[in-house]
Amino acid sequence: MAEKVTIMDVARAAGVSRQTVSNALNSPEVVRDETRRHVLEVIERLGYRANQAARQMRTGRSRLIAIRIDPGGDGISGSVLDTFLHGLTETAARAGYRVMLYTAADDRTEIATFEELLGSFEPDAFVLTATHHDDMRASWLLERRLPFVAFGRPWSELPDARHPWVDVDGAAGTEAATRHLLATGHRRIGFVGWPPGSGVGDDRRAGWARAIAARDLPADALSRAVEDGIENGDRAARDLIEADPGVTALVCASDSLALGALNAAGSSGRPVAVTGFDDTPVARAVGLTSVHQPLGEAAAACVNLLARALNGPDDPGRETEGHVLLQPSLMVRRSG
Amino acid sequence: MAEKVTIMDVARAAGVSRQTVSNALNSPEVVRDETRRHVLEVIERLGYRANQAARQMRTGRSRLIAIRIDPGGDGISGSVLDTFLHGLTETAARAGYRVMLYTAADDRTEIATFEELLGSFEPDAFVLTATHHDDMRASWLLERRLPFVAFGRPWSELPDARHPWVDVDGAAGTEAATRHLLATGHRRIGFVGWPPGSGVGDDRRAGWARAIAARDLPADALSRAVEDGIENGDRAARDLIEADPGVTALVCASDSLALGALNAAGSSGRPVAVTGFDDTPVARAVGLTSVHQPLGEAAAACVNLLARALNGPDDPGRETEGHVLLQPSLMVRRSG
DNA sequence: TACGGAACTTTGAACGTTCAAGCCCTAAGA
DNA sequence: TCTTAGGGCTTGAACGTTCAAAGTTCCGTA
Repeated sequence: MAEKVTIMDVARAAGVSRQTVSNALNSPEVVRDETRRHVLEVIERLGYRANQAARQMRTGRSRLIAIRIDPGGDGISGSVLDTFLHGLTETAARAGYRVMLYTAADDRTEIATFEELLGSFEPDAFVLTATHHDDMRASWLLERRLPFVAFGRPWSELPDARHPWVDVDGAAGTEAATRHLLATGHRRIGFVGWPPGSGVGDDRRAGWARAIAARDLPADALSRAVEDGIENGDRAARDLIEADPGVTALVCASDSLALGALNAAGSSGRPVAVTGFDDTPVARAVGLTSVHQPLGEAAAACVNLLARALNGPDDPGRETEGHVLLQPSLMVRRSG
Repeated sequence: MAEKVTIMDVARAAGVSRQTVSNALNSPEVVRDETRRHVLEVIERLGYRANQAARQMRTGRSRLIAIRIDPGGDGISGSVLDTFLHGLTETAARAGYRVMLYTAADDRTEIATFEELLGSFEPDAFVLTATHHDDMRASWLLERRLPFVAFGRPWSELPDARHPWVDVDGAAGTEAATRHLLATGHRRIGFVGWPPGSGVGDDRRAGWARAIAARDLPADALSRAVEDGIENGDRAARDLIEADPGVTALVCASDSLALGALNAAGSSGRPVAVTGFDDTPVARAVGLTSVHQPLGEAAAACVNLLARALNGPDDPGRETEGHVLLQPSLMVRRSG
């Protein structure tokens, strides 16, 4: 049982008052240099740390950032969130914040969790992941003027989509992959993506289309849309390869699809290059060229935006509304 | 800004005192049925939730469980912790606890983080992962009688290894895999594992050895020990296959090794069955037979043990010392 | 009718911190 | 010398909850 060291213990040991100890830590400029040094030394010596609960009671700030954790294991790209989480935890800690997890099945239950958490642990901010069209969560938080960042753009034209966000430029990723294939000599390059309607998916398809269009190459009939998954990727790729004997490469919207596509390519009897998206361990394992997202940077950007919103409401009139769009990088491997 | 509802608001609205509201929630048996119902109804109506910081101040309990999050993305089995985390968050929530994350590079910095957290957020318990021989963390926590569970056995003979833990029976997993191969007709079955010294690795090798010995089959010279990784798995498997023309199957200590082994098998010119460990998305993707760990159950078991230690120090003399050893299951796929 | 006691409820205090206001001392200006 | 200003530090109060102790009500029994 670590004997608790309170601010009073420090005050007594240093021969000053509670408040001076508090000031030495929180408002150094208000304390005489000599006093401050002495107090800090005593703090160090006694191993004092401000009790977070007491501080929260008084200041109303919990220094907690809440984020949802998804099942993860099911999909191949489960580890994407994992890496992001690690980065978030690390950068948040540097800024004096801790990350708290919660689970939720859908937007509705997630909002219910917001209410629950705000009533009990009072997190200072939320990080939203997997943003989508008409995201109820964002509007709910905006309405209540609660601080949050979305990892993922607001995929909606609604004017209330004015909130801080961080995202990776998916279109740039698929465009880079396509360009790489073009540079390697491929001319008929197909795309295996998700059904239209999902912001992320449409974005990734757009990058491919852009690169193709820039070279005045044919795109129509070279695009397929299926739900994510290896099987689906396999089928869609098989279909594409059979339908058009000229296809020599496939850009895929995810590593799952790409894995299926790799398989289809392998049994097609002709060489077909394949690229994926997310640079998951699977991709590394099987030598799949894939688009890598700078997840650590993304997490750091989230923390920065949050810190700005939390510490500097210097100008309460103007909404803190920054956003960051990061560039992915292509990891070239055997597959393409 | 959600107008804060405090216990006093509820008390006033219900026409009772603070304490009665508190009791209605925390010690229902002490409040008259009618009063309790009425109070609970008012609580519901006003949407009251006990402020966690205030509660913590008084009770000294934070309802927080802290766990380390690892980089994850690097290894193939990164998503193992991810899935475990999700389960932990979910079960913990049901028991009224929240999961807080931290990062640490090694045992020393992790212990420093313990100190930091215990001084500020005061988590009620820790969950240790990746336990190993002479785990400083466990002994540090034990010395201070701080509640914790390890996900992973105490791999040490030290008498202070007396703490709650949850683990998956790795030996049973590799044994099941080996038996399955034996049942399929294989007789010379090799093992590709890690260098001796790691508890987990030795355990997994032991399972294979047990199954082989039970049939009086030869084992010597059929075992290889290398660091984890696809390349290493490939090399070790290649070596085994070449060294012994009779080998027709390989049991591996991880999906990474197995993936390498699969590759080696493919280019060996003869059919060699391969099994992995962890049932990662990669395994599913490439049709690798693998040992599946019940991570959700493991997480639930951790929460159970913690809840017992936290809520029922009914018998402070006897250390709460339960442990749970879960059985993995073999996911049979094309590879074996 | 009064009394004992069980059942239920209320009241004061405390957890550790920071805000707001106050006090003390020194130095500068009148 | 007296006043004022302000830097530096201290003190009282409050955040919202639960513990501990004290109070109230009600009922059965003497």
